[in-house]
Amino acid sequence: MAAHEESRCENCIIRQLNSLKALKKEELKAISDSKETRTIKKGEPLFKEGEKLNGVFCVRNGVSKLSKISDNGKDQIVKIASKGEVMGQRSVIAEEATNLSAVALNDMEVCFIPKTNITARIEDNPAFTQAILKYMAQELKLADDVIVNMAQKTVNQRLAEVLLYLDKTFGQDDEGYLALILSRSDIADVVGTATELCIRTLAKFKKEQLLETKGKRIKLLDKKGLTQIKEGF
Amino acid sequence: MAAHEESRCENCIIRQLNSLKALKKEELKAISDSKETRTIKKGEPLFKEGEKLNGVFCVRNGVSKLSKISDNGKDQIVKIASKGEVMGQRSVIAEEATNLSAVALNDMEVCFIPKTNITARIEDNPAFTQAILKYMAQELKLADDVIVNMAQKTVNQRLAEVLLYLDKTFGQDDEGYLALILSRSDIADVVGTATELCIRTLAKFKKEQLLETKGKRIKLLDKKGLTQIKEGF
DNA sequence: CTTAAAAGATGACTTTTGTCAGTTCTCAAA
DNA sequence: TTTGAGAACTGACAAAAGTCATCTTTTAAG
Repeated sequence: MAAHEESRCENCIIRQLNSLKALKKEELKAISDSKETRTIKKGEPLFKEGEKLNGVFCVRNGVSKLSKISDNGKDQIVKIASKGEVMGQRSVIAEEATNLSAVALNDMEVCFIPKTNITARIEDNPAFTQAILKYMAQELKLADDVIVNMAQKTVNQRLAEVLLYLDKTFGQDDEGYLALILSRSDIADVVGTATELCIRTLAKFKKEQLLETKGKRIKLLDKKGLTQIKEGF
Repeated sequence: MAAHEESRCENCIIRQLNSLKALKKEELKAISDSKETRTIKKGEPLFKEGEKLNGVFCVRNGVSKLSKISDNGKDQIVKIASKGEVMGQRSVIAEEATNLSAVALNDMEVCFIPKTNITARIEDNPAFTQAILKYMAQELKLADDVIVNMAQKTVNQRLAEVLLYLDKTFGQDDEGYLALILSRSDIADVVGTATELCIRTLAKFKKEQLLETKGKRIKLLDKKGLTQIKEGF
């Protein structure tokens, strides 16, 4: 049965996309046998800030936001994870409680892989460890970019950047609207600003013919213009 | 001779402080034989954004800032590296050009270790690889905190945090002033704000008896008060 | 010791961002 | 179809941050 085939890690498409591809057949089989598939409904949490994770989550379907509450009580979305991405590996590797909360942005299907299956492979499969290491080095580099953006760019610039990112990463639906629909409040939490300012800035972009909205859906009309704004013109 | 002894990696104190401690005697010997000691004067660069690094830098003495220029042309200091820290490993591991510039904040002594000596150890010493991996997972977590701070906290809060960080990390001189002396402009670049606002905020803190200044030197008087500001009161 | 250059400091002003209070829109459950 | 809760939106105002011009102090080179 196709469904049965797909439910085994050896055949999961996710394997193509990340460090898991450095694993051998037997290793994948062990993971497959111990893993647990879960469905999470839109709005439900996968885990919360401060929890000790005893495994990682591999996204099969759907999208999740990873966020953190600042001392000021505001939520900041640090990452949006979708198909093929692994959540919680940092926490498992560093052997510390997670610093992020994960909440489903739409209905999700994830595989939960117990941490022993990860740590054991890190112990005995150098290729796997190296793949993760390389991945993390790149993530760290990206994190620097985000820090600089947050510190130095205006809300205008950051919003333009987020819109272009959503377009590039999740694409458009058949009518040309951004395929990943976020609430204004979530967009504001990615940009790092107040919901009202986010809405106002979207309205301004609309007036400037850079985009079009229909309810909460957004269609980018002038990506070149948005890119210029992002870069500070 | 003591100097000769210390110049060998096997005996270098730095080894105690980071992933290098996972290396075996022979491996350290190989590094020791290939490494090159350099002195860099205050204000001079170690490397520049976009350069391809063919090795890592290990700080023996002095302090360096790691910064990145944003699209807007402003410099953002992302990290301050001092004794025992290794610079450039991300770039070497990810096999990409570095995204940061490193400039000495005072006279420095660093060891340059050619990248083959790092990559070879990553290939054949799992304990070393795992140590770096764990270190990076922690760095990544810290990076999230910085992102949230930059996005959600005010300049007041961030400046208070930076001052406390400098105090905690570099300590004080015999008169009680922060031992690491940064220009107002560098402080502003760490905080992520304009130099003028940084100076003004320092003046405000001074008026509130939170600190004292003498030229560019700063003495923290009320760390509790600064901690409260940092947390948003 | 002098002195030019750099860094620090301050005032006046503009722009950006945040906040609060309210109105309108949307969509799904009754 | 109604309706009500939550999200989107708007206006008015306040606070935070950035900018420009100018002046003063510090520092280091000669």
